[in-house]
Amino acid sequence: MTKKTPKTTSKKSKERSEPHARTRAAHAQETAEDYVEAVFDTVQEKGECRVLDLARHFAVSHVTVSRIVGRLKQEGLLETAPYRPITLTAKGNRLAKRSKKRHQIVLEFLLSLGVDQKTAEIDSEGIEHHVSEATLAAMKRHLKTRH
Amino acid sequence: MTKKTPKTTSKKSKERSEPHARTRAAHAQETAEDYVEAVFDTVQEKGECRVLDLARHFAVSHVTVSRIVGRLKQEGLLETAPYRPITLTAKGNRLAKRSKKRHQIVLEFLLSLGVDQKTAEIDSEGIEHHVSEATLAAMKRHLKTRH
DNA sequence: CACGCAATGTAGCATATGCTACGGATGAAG
DNA sequence: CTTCATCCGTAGCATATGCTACATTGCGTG
Repeated sequence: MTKKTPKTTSKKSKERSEPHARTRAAHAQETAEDYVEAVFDTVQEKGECRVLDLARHFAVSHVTVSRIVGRLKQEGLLETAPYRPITLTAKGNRLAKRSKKRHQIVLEFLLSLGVDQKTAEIDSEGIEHHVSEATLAAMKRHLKTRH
Repeated sequence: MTKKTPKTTSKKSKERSEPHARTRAAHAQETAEDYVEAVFDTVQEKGECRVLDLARHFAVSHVTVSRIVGRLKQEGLLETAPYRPITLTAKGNRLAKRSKKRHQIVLEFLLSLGVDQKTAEIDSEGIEHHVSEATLAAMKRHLKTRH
């Protein structure tokens, strides 16, 4: 899942372009985090999580969800069987908790900046996947000193 | 370029899932912003911007750059001819300046939080595309009051 | 217990982004 | 003006994410 084999240009140019490279490489991981978070929340709220629950949550078709769920199952994050609910593996659960925590910190941080609730919720969704540990720590510090 | 024709599920479910829907819908725009910014900077630094400059900058192959440049040209953001340098249209220039300004604010904001330079540069790349006007304004406020 | 609707899966297509391999264009150097 | 390294375009493939249309499963109901 990591890479293939070759690589001609990029290794040498890492210095200059590491930020962008990282940004792009993270997309699959972002999807994984969004999905395990959603499964976690849905199970908490409704007792079980179905393909259609996720389809509604992400506003995509059930087909898209199905395929992604299949991939995440192969990655060991989810468990499911045909026509059965979706559950998190231990690994998926760990990722979900980590993601939710990070999400929560970003959300609270935006709120502490004075951003309105709705905007903060929207922006935190987009931002959470791009916040490094160092920046997250800085946000935590800010939350502590301002409270 | 906006959409095709159909749309069954998403319109109705916007209420619940607007944050996610927005996040996903923005990817093409993010690429556009990254590219016009890079063209702008490269022209400033080197006098002209070539496909290979962008390929090195983003650490992707020249093929990927070529295709994206073609798309952005069709969108009226860039101008170029085969084997010729890439330039920004007026529209592209406006977008570049807006993006750079936003980028700059996010970067300065992260630095003001105490995030180190290198991390701030990396994170601001990822974050800038997910920051709403409201949040950007909050960051500006923060920068003013803390300085 | 058969039936039908809702949920899910499958087939097949589109777009966006990656790549390698190969071939054509440009321009500098001889 | 030829030559050649470098740049760039095209062909063709892969993956990730979207979709519609159609097939199938499961389960509640009559």
